[in-house]
Amino acid sequence: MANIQQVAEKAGVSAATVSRVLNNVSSVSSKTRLKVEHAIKELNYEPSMLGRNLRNSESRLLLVLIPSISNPFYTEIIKGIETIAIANHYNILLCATDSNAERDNIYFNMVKNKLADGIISMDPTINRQKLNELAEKHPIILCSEYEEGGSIPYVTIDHKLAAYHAVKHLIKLGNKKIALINSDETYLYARQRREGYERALQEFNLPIRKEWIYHTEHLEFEHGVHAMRRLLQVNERPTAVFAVSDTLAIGALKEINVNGLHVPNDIAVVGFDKITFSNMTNPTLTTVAQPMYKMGCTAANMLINRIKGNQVESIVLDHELVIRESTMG
Amino acid sequence: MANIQQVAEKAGVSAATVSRVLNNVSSVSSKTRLKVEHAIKELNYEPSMLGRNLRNSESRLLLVLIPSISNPFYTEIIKGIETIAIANHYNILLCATDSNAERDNIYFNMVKNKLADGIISMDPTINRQKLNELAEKHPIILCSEYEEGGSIPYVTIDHKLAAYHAVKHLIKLGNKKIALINSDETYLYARQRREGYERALQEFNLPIRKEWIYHTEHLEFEHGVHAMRRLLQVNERPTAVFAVSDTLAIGALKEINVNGLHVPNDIAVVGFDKITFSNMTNPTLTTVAQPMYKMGCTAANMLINRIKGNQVESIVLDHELVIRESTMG
DNA sequence: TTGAAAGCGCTAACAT
DNA sequence: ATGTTAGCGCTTTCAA
Repeated sequence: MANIQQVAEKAGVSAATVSRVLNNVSSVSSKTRLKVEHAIKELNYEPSMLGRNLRNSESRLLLVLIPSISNPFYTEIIKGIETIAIANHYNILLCATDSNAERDNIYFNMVKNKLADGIISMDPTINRQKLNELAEKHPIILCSEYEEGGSIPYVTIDHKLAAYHAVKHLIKLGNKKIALINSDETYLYARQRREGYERALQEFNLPIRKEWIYHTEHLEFEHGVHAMRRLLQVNERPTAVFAVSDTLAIGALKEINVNGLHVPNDIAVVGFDKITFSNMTNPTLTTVAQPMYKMGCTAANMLINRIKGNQVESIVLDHELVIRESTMG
Repeated sequence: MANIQQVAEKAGVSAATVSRVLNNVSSVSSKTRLKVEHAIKELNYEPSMLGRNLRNSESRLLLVLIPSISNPFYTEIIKGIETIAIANHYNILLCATDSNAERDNIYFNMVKNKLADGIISMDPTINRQKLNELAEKHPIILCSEYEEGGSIPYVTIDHKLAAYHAVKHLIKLGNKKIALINSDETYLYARQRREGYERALQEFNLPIRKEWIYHTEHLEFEHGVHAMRRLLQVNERPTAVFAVSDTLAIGALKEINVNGLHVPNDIAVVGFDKITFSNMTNPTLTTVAQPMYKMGCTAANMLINRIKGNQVESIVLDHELVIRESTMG
């Protein structure tokens, strides 16, 4: 693979001139430009990013941290990030941390090492303290997950309000016994969604009963099945369930079905996230949609701004309740 | 961020010695090593990959090309790739081409540019000619998708045999009218799976009827729904369906359900891929499992070998038929 | 065992 | 408008 020097020699100019042609910068006579372009073609030359990046001390690589690539929730967000990144001549490095602190370290080091210019983190299990330390010296944006009162800029939705809307929808349909399948409340979003659930119940003077609130350790399907199994054993069976993730909701759907009950006639179900599979279920799932693509775009724009040295403000985006068969069969 | 020179000064040694300590190479007296290590800690020094990579003319980045991140089929493969990559001090750059030729170009250029050391491609829609050209000068491995008689090493399963096993399973259950929901036969795997389907039918003297073979343009759920709708309108309704992807099969499941028919009593269904959601459906889906994690590991090992300059051979891995409720309710 | 020096490929400041 | 020069941070000869 030819280098800039060889192109320069072939074109009979200096390396600096070749560089100027490559970067369309300042003054190059059209005659010289032609010579250089010809030499580039001739030698099949491609500039080395390695040299360029070292010189400019940037990598034009953005790190995107997700807990696991198997979670479909992140798909659209990533598309958004990617679109904005590529438009700004950045590439993204998708990193599944699998909630593994060692992995985190590898990726943090990439930033310190100049192998990446910044981070968008969507991992709620990430080491907060290390992230905060890193954020003092390097551009970092939180997406979807964030820290209350933290100093790292974030983009998110109003989880409390979104949960409130979901539960209010169930109430409006006449449900009075509404269960909550929540995840681990060490996560901020889980706490906020419970608050929204409770706010809706209180507003309509409905009881908040402990037996109707179930916490799962993880968001996988099986945990939804298990949660629903328990809820069906409660003395006064709930007539509706709000699950804080679609995968949990789909698990609940399955378990209700297995028990010979009908959704939504016996039990209505609402999920959260509007993952692709949420309209492949039978019945299709009512769910809360986060503007994922937009969230990704926003996060990427914020990060790129940060890299440029600008100050950026956190942003809260709107959500949307998508009503489908699992509540309005 | 400190550089190697500053560490050297602080430790009272040369940059060369610091480099030796960093790379655990050749001879450094333990006394000097201690001094250097102390200085590194003191300055919070992290070596710049940019400098190192330029010098070594490698990036230790592996490109992984997939058609779209939203396809759950790739999840486990990627995990396998990632595991092997990290163990060998490589990072992976996950690239969704969205079957967009411009994207392909960006990624091809990264390799030419030395921003990546090699490519694992899982994109069946990729530009074959350009890929072949690139493969002459750079390490490339095909994973799952490959080219018959091509020169690029690949890892895959025997699609024909796998389809044969799936259909034979349906036949053994007593089905005589077996439909095929296939994807676009421009893809090699689609042609091979049809061949397997036909081989099984022939072996048991069952008719291969055109009306029972439906081709979809894409693999999404909706296309499965549509395909099944058509198959249900055929005069002699099939009693079993083999779909070449789980998403298509799940679509078929849904449509059968909507028409008040029962799976598997009225129609048995087999999918392909064993995606996570294939056991969240109702009934759970019988499907062909590819050893995805292993496939990813294998591909990564092959690529790394290639980068080292070794010759590598293509590999065909075993598949497995996972029997669930959609055929054995 | 260690240091000096060269150079990976590129760009930017300065000079002409 | 173009060339010269220096240097980004690192590793690797070669010499001591």
